[in-house]
This record gives sequence, structure tokens and C-alpha cells, in this order.
Amino acid sequence: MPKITFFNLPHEKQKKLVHAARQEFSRVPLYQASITNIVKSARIPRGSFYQYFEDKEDAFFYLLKERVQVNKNYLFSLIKRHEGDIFQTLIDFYKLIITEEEENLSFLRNIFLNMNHQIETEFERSFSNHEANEEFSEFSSLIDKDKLNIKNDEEFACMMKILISVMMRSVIDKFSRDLTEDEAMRHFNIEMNLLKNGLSMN
Amino acid sequence: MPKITFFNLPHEKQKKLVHAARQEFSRVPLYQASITNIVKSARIPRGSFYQYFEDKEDAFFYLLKERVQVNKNYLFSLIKRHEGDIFQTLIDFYKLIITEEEENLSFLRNIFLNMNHQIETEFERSFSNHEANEEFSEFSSLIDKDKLNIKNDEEFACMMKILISVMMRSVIDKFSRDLTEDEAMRHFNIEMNLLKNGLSMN
DNA sequence: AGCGAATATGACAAAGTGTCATATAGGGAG
DNA sequence: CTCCCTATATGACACTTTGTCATATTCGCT
Repeated sequence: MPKITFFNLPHEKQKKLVHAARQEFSRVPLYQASITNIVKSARIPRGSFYQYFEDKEDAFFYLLKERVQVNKNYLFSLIKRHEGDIFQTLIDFYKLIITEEEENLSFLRNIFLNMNHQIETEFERSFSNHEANEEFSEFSSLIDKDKLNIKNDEEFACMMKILISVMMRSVIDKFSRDLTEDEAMRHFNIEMNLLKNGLSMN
Repeated sequence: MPKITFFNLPHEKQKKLVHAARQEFSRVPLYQASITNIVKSARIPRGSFYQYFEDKEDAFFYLLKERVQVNKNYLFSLIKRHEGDIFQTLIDFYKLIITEEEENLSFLRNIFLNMNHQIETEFERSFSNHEANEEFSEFSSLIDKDKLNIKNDEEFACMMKILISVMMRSVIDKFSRDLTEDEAMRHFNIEMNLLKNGLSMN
């Protein structure tokens, strides 16, 4: 988390800094990003950066968390609109991510093409925050489980993991192979159908 | 790929270098690894490293490819032993990976916990190398497709992607949550069953 | 022995990171 | 208004790492 000093900053300066950071993380992935570039672009002295953030990672994950919060809001509205249908929700959610505007797209691209376990874990909070989460009822409680082929909570958890990882892999695929939106949607629909109906004959 | 100079090296020196590199990549993930450590540990001058490899990544992916070749051999023997049953093959393969000996385990751990798209792509070559691949018949030709719920090659490709990404995610889970082998196997079995039978009721 | 090509070597420039001593600003008490 | 304490700002600096390059050495061949 950013330090208190960051949150005490005048709103304008905060925005300038966030903008500079996002620009750098859109240019290159986290581990190639340079604090030097960020401070140059934000026109603040190098020492100041360390007043506000622990390090590069700190700034990156702050931006990522912001983004995840946006996702979370999307997701909640989608699952309600589709009356608990998790598959349709994911299809719409997938579409939303891959049709982001250009500005966010480079940022997302760098995130997904360099997604590792730590980043994925953060991203998964879109779906449910397993820690303190008083304000929202868990996402999972909005899912219509009657239509799902599961016997218990453990199976439900496994199913969600499967769905999330398949979706993420599809997003990564879209970015890495530079698929058009139509191609990407077609693939994802096939995948969701395979998942729904089962991979095995009988 | 390493440079020709590397392959011209006396076998002993090659081994010493590979050992030093593996040691460093077992200690920390790729992007934190230091060439300085590798050359110190291999007792070669810094300049020599650059005679043999382009950079850190080059050395890392060389080791990774070696590892992938081992996987590939495992996989071919497993799919034959299970007479084309891809699910049973994957279950055994998963077990093989997570029960690796200590020496390789730190290396694998660093690979999986920091797996990104590039590394994943390399890893997927365990299953089929979509480029030149004269010596082996494609892995996919050994799979018994009659038992699979697929209509065409495109669906088959999607299915394989699903299976591989779910398996990888399970390996990552095992490492990140430090699951025991038994817990990990139980989860993975549940996941494979869900995939086989379908996530949707009907 | 002699010569050209391949390889080895370590000093070095360049770039980046995080820290720290010092300077400055803010705000409450007297 | 002034004093003083705390919070913030600043950029020089020490340190680390990387990749290169001029120079030295070795190898293979005639």
C-alpha cells in the first residue's frame, strides 16, 4: 500500500503521479518499468517517490487494485443482470475486458502478458475478496447454483477456479496472438460451451 | 538459444555453468536472478558468460527447454500406457511434477510462481511443438478422441488449452499454498472430474 | 614456426535503485 | 509574530547490476 503521505497529497498531485505511473506501466511490464521514468514524467524529485510508495511494486499494485475495483463493480452488475447465470456473466465480462479503450489496453496488455501468481491473486479479488469484505455480499452468493453440476462447496470452489483460470488464459491468448475481438469471442464461447457440457463423451 | 561457443565448450565446463545457472534460478525467479552470481559460482569471468549466452533470459530458457524435453518424454510414455486416456494421463503427469525431488523442486517452484505467458508457451511444448517436429508424431495423435465430447479439430484444440491451463493453475496452487501432495491430488482429481462431466446441470 | 580465427578476460560506461543529510513548509502555543 | 516540533521535499550519493569492448590468449592449420 502507498504510504500515508501519498494520501495526504493534494488531489492534483496524486493524479499527476498516478498518471505518470500508469504511463510507465503501460509502456513496459512491471519488472522493466523504471522509477526514474515515472519521476521524470511526474516532475517530482526521486526522493519524493519513496515518500509516497515503498517501491515500484507498491505503485503497480496500487494501480492494479484500482482496476480490480472497477472489475468488481462490472461483475456485480452483470451477475445481477443475468440472474445468477455465471457462464453468461463471464462471457460478457470477457468481452468487457478485451474491448477496453486504447489507453487502458496497453496497461492491461502488460498485466496479462506478464501475469504471474501474485498478480493473478490480486486479479481474482474481482470475484471475491476472501478477507474482510463487509460492504459487499460475496459474489458467489449471487450465482444461481441450482443450474450447476456441483455437490458441495468444495466443488463449487474448484469450479470457480477453473472458470477464472480459463477466462484469464483466454484473455492472455487474445493479447499474445493479437486476435480480433470476434475471433477471441468465438474461441471463448466454444470454451465456455465445452466447460458447460463436459469434455468427456457419455 | 545459447551461442555456438557454448556448445563448443568441453563437457565439464558446460556442466559447471549449467549447474551454476540452475542454482541461481532455484534461488530466485528469473527477473531477480543475477548474472554476477552465476559467474561467481561457476568461476568464470563475466565476459565469458556473454560469449555463451545472449543474456539471463537466454540461459533460463535453455534450462527450461531441457526440462520441457524431460516432460515430453514422460508424457509420451504416459499417454501410451493409458491407451490414449488424456484425463488419466494428466492426473499422472500432475503427480509427477509435484512430487519432483528437492533439487528440481525449487527450480520448478520459481518457474511456476512466476510463470507468465512466455514461460507458459515454452512449457506447453511439452504437449506439442507446433513448429518443426519431425521426430515425434504429435502428442495429440496419441489421444483417444472417440471418448471426447468434441465435434472438430478446433474444439479439440480448445479442449487441450483448457486442460493445460487448468493443470498449470493447479500446480501453481500447490506451490503457492504449500499444499501437501495428497491435498493437491485430491483437488486435481475433483477438477478433472468436473471438467469431464461438465459444469452445467442437465 | 607462423598466422588468422575463435575464445577469454576484466575494466568500464551506463543505468537504475534506495537512502540520507539537509532544506523547507505547516501549524499550534505562547 | 515568533518559536518550535513535526511532516514533507529534495537531490546528491553509494551501491548494484548490466552489457560492451579493447586487449590478451589459445586453437587449428599450413
